[in-house]
Amino acid sequence: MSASRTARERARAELTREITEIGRRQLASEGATGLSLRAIAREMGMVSSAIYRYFPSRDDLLTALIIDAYNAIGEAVEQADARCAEDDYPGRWRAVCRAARGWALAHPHEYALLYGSPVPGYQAPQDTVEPAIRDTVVYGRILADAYAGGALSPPDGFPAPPPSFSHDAEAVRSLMPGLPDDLVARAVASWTGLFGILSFEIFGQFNNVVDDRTTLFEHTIDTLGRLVGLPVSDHDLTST
Amino acid sequence: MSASRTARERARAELTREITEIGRRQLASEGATGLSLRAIAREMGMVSSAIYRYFPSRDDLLTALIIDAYNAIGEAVEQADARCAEDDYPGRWRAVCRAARGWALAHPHEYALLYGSPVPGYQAPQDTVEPAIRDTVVYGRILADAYAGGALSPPDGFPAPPPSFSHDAEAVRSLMPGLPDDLVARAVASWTGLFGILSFEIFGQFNNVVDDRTTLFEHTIDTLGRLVGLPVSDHDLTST
DNA sequence: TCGAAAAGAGAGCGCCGCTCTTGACATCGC
DNA sequence: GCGATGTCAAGAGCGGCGCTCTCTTTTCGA
Repeated sequence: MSASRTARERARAELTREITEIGRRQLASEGATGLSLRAIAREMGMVSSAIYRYFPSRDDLLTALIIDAYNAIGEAVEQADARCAEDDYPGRWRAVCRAARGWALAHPHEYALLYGSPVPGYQAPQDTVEPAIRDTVVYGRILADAYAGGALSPPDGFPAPPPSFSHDAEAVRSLMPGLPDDLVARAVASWTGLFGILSFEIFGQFNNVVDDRTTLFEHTIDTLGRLVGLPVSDHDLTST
Repeated sequence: MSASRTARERARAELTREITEIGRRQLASEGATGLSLRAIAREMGMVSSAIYRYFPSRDDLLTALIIDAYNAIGEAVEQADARCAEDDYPGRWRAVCRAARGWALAHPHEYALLYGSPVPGYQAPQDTVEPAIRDTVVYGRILADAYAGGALSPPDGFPAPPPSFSHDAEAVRSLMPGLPDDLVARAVASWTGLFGILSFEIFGQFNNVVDDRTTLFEHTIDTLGRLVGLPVSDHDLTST
């Protein structure tokens, strides 16, 4: 009978959910190296070997948590973008950056798992690629919308990318249709710059150097947004 | 006698050196989590407890290796800078960026230790701060020299930092004396942007997306250098 | 030369990931 | 209704880890 079969399957799904839940808590409090299948089993009142019925190895559990984390930051970014007026391109960019930072500050260990050192010996399976680019997809859509709306006016005086960049530009352009190579290159610089300053903050590189990290972050993302041609926002002072 | 005393002390220094040497090899091949005192002892033909005569804990060995790594990338950057004509500011910037990337590509696990996820439970002692900023010091000197030489002409159209940034700007300015707040902010954006793109490359974020990472890197550092006002170099095409 | 300090050796504690086997129990075909 | 089949928790155990404690040996300075 499907009823009784689903009874078992539901029990299995519930236990799987509980394992990932406890794993996520361990991850948040101890970091990736503190993730222990034995500790999870202990907390669940199971014997350690029973866990392996649900996750064949520690890496498999880690993969599940990584996918969850990618989806979490992706969703945070998507929702922040969705709350903005569609034609407020600089506002959308700022909202995305702030959402990413907010999530990272709230979940530093998960951020480290996604954008920090790769777990040694761990090879990300194919299932992770789609969740992994959810945030980047949002970013690309903002730029594509802004470009289509004629709202991108990149500052003069920057070098153009060499012709050899055109191949990779074509690949990246699938995320931001329509943008010329020059803007694709600037978009990559902005995006990686965002994660650069974010990683510096999360990973402690600003310790004893920068105190008011919010001010620095806000100004930096405005600068990076301006680099790709987003207009200066109302709240900014104009430059020299 | 100092001769006989140094006999034992030399043995101690030699063993300490050998431990860090093997540790560095483990680090390079396995990453930080693969660093095992027992394995080091095994390779040295010692019993594992004897290692603790030289490093009281695994974290202390890790600290030594981190300091070594900071010094290694710092030295690579310093030497690259020293090979340039002093007044070739964009050349020095590019040399520094390339040296950092070259070192990171050659020592990805060590790079991860410095600029990736912090080792959980590990607190960097005070001894690490001076080696940790060797590369940043070089960067600051280039900008200070360029500014003093009147060679910085930052592009127009970027927002100015808010007044609340001035306090942190003062602290950062100790690395690049003379620069106004606006340029200090751009300098931070450039520097964090450099490590942003570097981390994306080293940590695999470009996998299956960007093939020709050298081209992208070269163009990005030119863009970031331009952002702080370094002149466009000869090899670059001029922009629109 | 002798006593103190330093260093190595060994056993052991409590963790860890992971494997293999065993017995209890539900499910399904006959 | 009842065996055959599949699923699962439990237990024991393997090798590895960081680290500690004790005991012996070596070294070195007064």
